[in-house]
Amino acid sequence: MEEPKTPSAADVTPAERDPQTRNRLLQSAVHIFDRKGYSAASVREIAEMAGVTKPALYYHFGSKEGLLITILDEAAREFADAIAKAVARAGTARKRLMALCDDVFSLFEENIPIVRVAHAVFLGPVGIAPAFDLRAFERTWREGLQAVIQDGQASGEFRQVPSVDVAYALMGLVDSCVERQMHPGFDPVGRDGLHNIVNLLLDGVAREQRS
Amino acid sequence: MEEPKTPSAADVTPAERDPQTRNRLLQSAVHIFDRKGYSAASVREIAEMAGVTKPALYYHFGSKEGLLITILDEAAREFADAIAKAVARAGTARKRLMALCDDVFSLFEENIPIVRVAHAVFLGPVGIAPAFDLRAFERTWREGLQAVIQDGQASGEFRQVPSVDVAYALMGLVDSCVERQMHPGFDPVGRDGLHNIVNLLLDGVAREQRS
DNA sequence: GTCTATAGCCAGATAGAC
DNA sequence: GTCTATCTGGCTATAGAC
Repeated sequence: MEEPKTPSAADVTPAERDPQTRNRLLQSAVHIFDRKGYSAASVREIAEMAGVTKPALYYHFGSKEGLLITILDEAAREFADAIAKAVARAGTARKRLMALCDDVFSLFEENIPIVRVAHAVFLGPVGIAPAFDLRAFERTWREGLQAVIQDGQASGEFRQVPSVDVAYALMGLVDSCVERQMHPGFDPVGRDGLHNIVNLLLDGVAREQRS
Repeated sequence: MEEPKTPSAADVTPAERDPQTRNRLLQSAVHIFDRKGYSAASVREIAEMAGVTKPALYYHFGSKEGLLITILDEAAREFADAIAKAVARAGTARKRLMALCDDVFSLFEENIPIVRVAHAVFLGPVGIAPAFDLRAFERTWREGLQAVIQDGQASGEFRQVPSVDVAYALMGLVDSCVERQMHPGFDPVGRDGLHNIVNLLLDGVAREQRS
């Protein structure tokens, strides 16, 4: 529903001249939610960091919770897309599995603040989480892993163990590496550490496989 | 510094008659910190649930943060003790490793609310965590695992891989099972699931060990 | 769409009686 | 040790001008 006349710098509205107000608010909010936690973060501080005032925030997002949900929702969608793409790869099942773990690790590593916010919300009070679906992302990831695992079993590369167990194990391993990367108190294991640990799961620790 | 006279019901002070005020406050606080998160929890609500008033809380703990630190501190000590005990076991390295993971899983499972509070604080804002040391617990656990792993390597039961990698992997696996148990949104894997997954790490997924 | 100004509420913490 | 009563301040959210 745009006006048909040729646009010129003189007659665009302020909103069109600065469509970044919304984005700046989102960025500031992620940063402050991350550092102080959702409840302890104040909308005053978020608006201040974005260089606007509180009513601008309420105009765009309706409430503090609306702001959080917008952040989580957009992130969940982007992550699910990224994982769906990461599943399609060529090579041996082992290589594909490693690449998938690697991609997810990178995805998290490049988005640490928002991952921390999502994590905190998911572990936190129950009132907010239902409004958005982190499990969709979890399902995408698990199904991607299982697909590759089952390919490896069909080709005889992997043993015939329940693929869901392997998927859970890998998710746990990647998650724990990400958590070490995210939190300053831990010694990070990094991508190499993840590599070693995933290989460990594939090759096993015991000298001889049991039964 | 106790008085030498024989104690009788008549001359104990109110504090000695009801030493439970402090404990009730601790219990209520864990419950409310868990459900609402530390910041969103109010001292009014905690005191109310404990059946006392706010000044009683401030008398015992000095501040809301003091209350949280007391909770985390006592929990960290108890957990470290429990893990230290769980390390000493008999049997094959495999059995001992499994038993250790099992014990830690049970320890967490039986203390879900406080584990969630500790987890949230540790992943949450940076301002509070330094006052107490969750890493001491982490170190105890890792060293316990490594001790058993190295025993298994010395006896030839395990392959010669870096024990710290195996320890990190096991910690990640147990943690992820605990998280699934803790949070309502996940399908819990339970103790059997943990068993399967740990065995998977020991035996490996690949049909043939690489290189 | 963005502002100034303010309403209305509830938080953490304390004074002082008992 | 525990209470009643209260202080002080920041919080979310909105009204209304521009």
